[in-house]
This record gives sequence, C-alpha cells and structure tokens, in this order.
Amino acid sequence: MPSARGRPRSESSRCAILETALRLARTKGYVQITMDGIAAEANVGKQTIYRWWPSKAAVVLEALRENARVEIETPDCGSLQTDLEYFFNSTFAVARRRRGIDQVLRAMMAEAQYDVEFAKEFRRYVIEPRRAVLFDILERGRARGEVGPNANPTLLVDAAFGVMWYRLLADVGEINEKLAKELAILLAKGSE
Amino acid sequence: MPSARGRPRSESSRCAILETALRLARTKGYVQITMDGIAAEANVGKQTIYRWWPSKAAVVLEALRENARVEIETPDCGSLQTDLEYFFNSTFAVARRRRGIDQVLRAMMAEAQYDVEFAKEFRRYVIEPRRAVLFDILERGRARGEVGPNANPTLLVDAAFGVMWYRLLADVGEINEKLAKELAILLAKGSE
Amino acid sequence: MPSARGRPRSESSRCAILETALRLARTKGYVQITMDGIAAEANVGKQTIYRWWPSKAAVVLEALRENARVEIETPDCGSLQTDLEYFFNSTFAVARRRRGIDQVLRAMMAEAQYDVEFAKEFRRYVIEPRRAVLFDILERGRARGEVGPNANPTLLVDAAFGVMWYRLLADVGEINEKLAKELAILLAKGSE
Amino acid sequence: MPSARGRPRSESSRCAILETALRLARTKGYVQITMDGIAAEANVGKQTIYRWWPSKAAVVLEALRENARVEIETPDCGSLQTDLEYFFNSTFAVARRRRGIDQVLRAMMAEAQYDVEFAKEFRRYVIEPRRAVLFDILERGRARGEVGPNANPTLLVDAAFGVMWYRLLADVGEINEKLAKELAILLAKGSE
DNA sequence: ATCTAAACGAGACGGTACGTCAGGTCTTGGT
DNA sequence: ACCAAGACCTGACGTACCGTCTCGTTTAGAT
Repeated sequence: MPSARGRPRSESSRCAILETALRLARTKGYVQITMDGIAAEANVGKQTIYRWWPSKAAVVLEALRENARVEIETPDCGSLQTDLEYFFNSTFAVARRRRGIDQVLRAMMAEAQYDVEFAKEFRRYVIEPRRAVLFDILERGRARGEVGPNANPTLLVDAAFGVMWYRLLADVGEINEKLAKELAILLAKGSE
Repeated sequence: MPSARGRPRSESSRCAILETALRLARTKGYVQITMDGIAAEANVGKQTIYRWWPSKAAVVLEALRENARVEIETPDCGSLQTDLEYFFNSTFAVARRRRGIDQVLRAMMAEAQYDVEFAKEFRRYVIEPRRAVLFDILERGRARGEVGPNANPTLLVDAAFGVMWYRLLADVGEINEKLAKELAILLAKGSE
Repeated sequence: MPSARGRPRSESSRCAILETALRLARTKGYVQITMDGIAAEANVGKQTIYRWWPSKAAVVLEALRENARVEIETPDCGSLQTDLEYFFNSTFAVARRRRGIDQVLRAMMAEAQYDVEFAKEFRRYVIEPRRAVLFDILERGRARGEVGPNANPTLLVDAAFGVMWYRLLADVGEINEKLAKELAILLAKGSE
Repeated sequence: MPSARGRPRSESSRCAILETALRLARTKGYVQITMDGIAAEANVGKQTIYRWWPSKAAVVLEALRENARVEIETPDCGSLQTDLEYFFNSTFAVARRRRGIDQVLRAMMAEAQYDVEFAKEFRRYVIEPRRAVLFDILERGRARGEVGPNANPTLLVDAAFGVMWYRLLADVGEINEKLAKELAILLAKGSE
C-alpha cells in the first residue's frame, strides 16, 4: 500500500477550481479566462492548478465532465428510427440545458486543434463515449434486422456527429428536435 | 472616381506578408507563428500588417484564399452520384495536395470559435462557397429527376461537410477516395 | 544670380507650422506634441516639416524666436543696480506674459541635453544673446566706474542666469520683481 | 509587523537592474538606453522593472542614489569661505570622479521637465539634500557672526547651485576648483 | 510530542507576444 | 521644385499571461 505522506490534496480547492473555471468559461467565454483569473476567483494558488492539470483546457474539460455526469439513457424504443431520435434529442438537449455550454464545447474542440495532448483527452472523454453509444444503437438495430449487411455504421455515425459539430462550429444551422428527427430518418434509411 | 491621394499601398509588401504567413503556418504550425515573426520574415513593419488585417487569422485566411484561387470544377458527369463523387474527390484533394494545409484549415475553424468577426469572414470565404457548389450539384440532380420531392438538401449538404470536418477536427477517420465514394452513395440514396 | 527654379517655398505653410507648433506646445505641453500632430493640425505634409527643420525642438525653437521678436531694451537708468533691475524685470516678464512659455523654455533646455545639434542652436539663439546684453550692462558699469578691477563678470552673469534657470528647472523659487531687485543688489555688490 | 506573504522581492534582480541601468546610462548615454535593453542586459523580465519603478528615469535616479551613498562631508574649516570652498569642491568632484555621471545628471534634470512625478523624486533626493547642506554651512557662518542680518541665504544658495547647473546644462563654462573658489568668495561677500 | 513531507495561499520571477505609437523616409498625383 | 496625403520600415513602449519559483503556513502520518 502506497502510504500517503504529507498533506493530502484539498478537495475543496479542487472543487473551487473546477466550479470557478466552468462558471467563468460559460459567462465570460473560454478565451477570456486565464489561469491567473481562475486562481484569483477560486482563492487558490496558481501552483495548485498547475500541480493537477496541465492546461486551462484540461481544467475546463474536467469541469465539463464533472458537470455532465448525468448519463445519456438509451432505452429500447422498439425501432431503430425511434431509438436514434431519442438519442439525438437527449444529446442535443445537453447543450441547450445550460447557457454557454455550447460555446465551451466549441472552445474544447478548437483547443484540441492546437494541443495534441489535450486532443487525446478530448477524444477519450467527449468524442469516443458518444460514438460508442450510437454504435450500440445501430448494433441493436442489426439484431432487430433493421440494419442491412451493406450498411456502413462508421459512415453513419460520422454523418450524425458530423452534422451536429458542423452546425455548432460553422454556425450553419439549428440543432433541435427537427434535426433529431431528420437525422433519425437519414440514418435509418442509410442502414437498410 | 475618387483620386487616390498619398502613397499607394505596396503590392509587394502585401504579397510578402501573405506568402510568409502561409509558408510559416504550413511549416511551423499556425499557433507557433506570431505577428512579429511574419513581419520580420517578410521584411515588413508590424504596423503594415495591422493596417490592413485585424488579426493573424485574417492574414492567414486571405493567404489561403489567394493560394487556393484554382476553382473547383463541377463538370456534369451524367448522374448525381458521379457528380458528387467527383466533387468530393476534388475537395479532398486540396488538403492533400500541399503539406500542412489541413492543419491550417483546422486552425482557421478553431480560430472562428474564438473570434466572432473572423468567424464571419471564415464562413463567407470558406464555408459558404463550398456549400453553394454542393447545392448546385443537388439542384442539377433535381433537374434530372434524381432528387425526389421529399429530399432535404440542407441536411444532405450538412451531412457531407459534417463528416469531412468532423473527421478532420476530431481525427476519427480518413478523408480519401473511399470516403468520397461512400458519401456520394449516401447522398444519392438520401436524395430519392 | 541663382535663379530659383521650381515651386517656391510656401510662406503660409511655414507660418502654419510655426504657429501650430507653438500653440500646441503651450497648450498641451511640449512632450505631448508630435510631428504627426503638428502636420495634421497645420494641414501640412509631414515631409514639409522635415524638409526645413531637423526636429520637433528646432521647429518649436524657431516658433519661439518668431514669437519673441520684441527686443529687450536696455536703457541707461543711471546706475548699475537700476540698469540690472530693469533688465531682470524685462527678462522675467517674457515668461509671465504668455501662459505656457515657461514650460516651453524648460522643455527647450531639456531637449538641449539630449540633442547636441539642437543644443548649439539653443545656445546661439537663446542663451548667448541674453548673456551678451548682461555683459553690455556690466561694461557700461565699468565705464561709469561702478565695476571694480577685481570683479568677475563671467561669474556674475552665470550667477544671475543660473538663479533664473535653476528656479525655473528645479522649481525651487519664484521668478518675480523681488528676485530682480535681489539679483541687482547681489551683482552690484559683487562688481565692486 | 505585517508578515510578508508570497515570494519576497529578489534583491539580486533589484541590484542587477540598478547596476545595469547606471552602467548603460553612463556608457551609452541616458537617451540611448531602453527598458528592453536594461531588462535584457540584466537578465530580468521587463515586468520586474515596471513592478517596482514607474519609468526609466526613476530606475536611473535610484541607481544614482545607490551609487552615491558616500555622504558629502562638511567639516568645520574655521571660516565661512573655506567651508564653502570645501563643500563646492566636494560637490564638483562627484561629477568628475566617474565618467558619464555629469551627462546622467543633466538627463535627470531634463527628465524632470517632462515628468511631474519624477520631478518630485528628483527634488526630494537630488536637489533638496544638497540645498540643506549649503543652508547648514551658512547657518554655521551666522553662528560665527560671518553672516550679517541682512544676508539672503536663499538667494545665495540658489546662486551657487544656479551657476553649477547653468554651466552644466547650457555648457557655458567649466565646473572646477577655480569656480569653487570664486563661488566661495562671492557667497562670503554676499553674506556680509 | 516532535519530525518529515507534501499541499496550500500568495505573489514575484524570467519570458514571449501583443497591439500601439511616433519617428523619419518614400511615393503618389497635383500645383 | 514644392506641396498634401498617406503608406512604409523601424524600434520602443507598457500590458497581459504564461509557467516556474520561493516564501511562510497548514495538515497529515511516522517516529
């Protein structure tokens, strides 16, 4: 057993940092916030942040994960198309539930373009889990016989998330219930 | 005609700035380059850059446009699916033709998340023109009777570019001839 | 005769420059004004200033000379002490007559510390002429027999102007009628 | 006692800045030196200079004070005139002892004309202390009965420093042992 | 009850890049 | 040849953050 010598990590500081980071990112915008700003606002030494996180993006990403603990449910709605629509609605709802989250998500994706290490974390905790869920839904459809042998799950998954991210990042369209329905139809048709 | 008083803008400086900016961005990476660096390398005063462009991103974007003057052709290949495949192959080829362009494009999209003014320029000169071409191809398909009355062109366009950007930004898949073919099939099927 | 070819120098521009320079220096303070500022305010090209003057200080110095054309009179008041008092009162009056002149004079002296070329001009047009007048007064006193053979005119002159500049630059005392009288007494006593 | 929180100010950086500033000012000339130059030469961040001093002039002034810690002695030489001559010789020696100091002193006086805040510091640490010493010497003379009741100490002090500064700034004469003797005689005579 | 060790807040540190400002030069068309 | 206009190169400015460091203090387990 690795005996823990010395003062243990302060949970209150950890929470203060995460809460402050996410709050500032949502209200002032991700680019505007600084490590100094987070430290000052959270009544925390800057070193305490750098001791546990490598970058501003890493802090915000963990804050985002902490905040979005509510798992996305994937109940069996009986058919592929309804399963898909339910999933998309759940996914899109997250961004709309709390103001500013969409902007923070966009910043995370942007940050992943500049920081290779962060990109790995981002894929691991944001991109991949959501992809896995959608693959599961398609697999369930295959079991039901709704997904044909020539279907291309990877392309369908990329198309679905692609539309979402594209509209989010390039600001070319709404992300709402209408889109959820349209995507469900497109993927269901593409699965045949 | 308003007679141009004073010393006219130096075309050689303008070109030196654009060429240097794109060269540095491609070789060293967009984040690594600085206004000071561009100015020094282009033998130009920093003020001369700030006089004509508001930000590093704006310079690189214009350099990108200047560089990519070659228009994307959209010949009539006879059928919707072949038209689409041709277009996607042309589009994907741009990024592969010159090293580092993909990385610069990703940086532009990232920058658009941080800078609202730049986002407008980016949509105007990068996003929208390419969307227009794809819409044209679908319209041609409608004239041929290949696009049904219930088809949703906007969704199809978003799906195509969405997959491309999603794979580019989230690094979840290749962008190649195989994808061009798959997307052509998906969109053709979705158009019925 | 050297025929003057080409467009002759614009007297109106020259005056506009000098007037603007002195006006701005007196109102905004010498350090605050810029060549660009003078040019803009005088509706004049910057090159037109640089064509005729080597520096901001040179412009202001000429403006000062143009402005202070009124010669200092040195009437024979009958005795050395009264001659001196009259001279000092005349000299001190210049600075008080128009607001801001003292500040411009201080700036000229300051500029002379930084710019060797300007220092020559400054001595030639500001320092030396005033010294010459005071030397003349002392010489007149010698003719009258008021200045003894052991008197040291140079020291006395330096003492008089020294007090004036010292109080002006180091802000350690008033420059007024009282000082004029005191200096006159000191110099008269020192001349014996 | 207010406990010193946070990292304490680095004495080594402080010294490096002051030494570098004075060295550069003396060798290259005050105007030529820049904050960037001092920072680079002293291996110090520019912010570290700005954290503790408001301007280049303030740094050089403190460096000058640090450098000139050697107090000017005012031994009782027995008579007012000899006391004065000793003081003037001591004062004039400072400037001659180390090359370039005179030029830095002139720059400080010049800077005081442009920067009101700096002028206060300059008077407080350069002008006033020296005036106080001379006033003391005159007071000692009064105790001895050498200074008459009608003498004007302020005028005499201004005359002495006035000559010195005037010759320094306007470059109209030497500052040497001869001047020290002449000033001593003038002030002694003026004190009667 | 001390001792050791790590985390803590605070804040100064060396650095890099920023965007601005002014200086002095150059290049137009027009007088 | 001179002029107004204004773009040009240069170089210093003062600021903002970065990520690191060095204080004194706090909090635990080990001695």
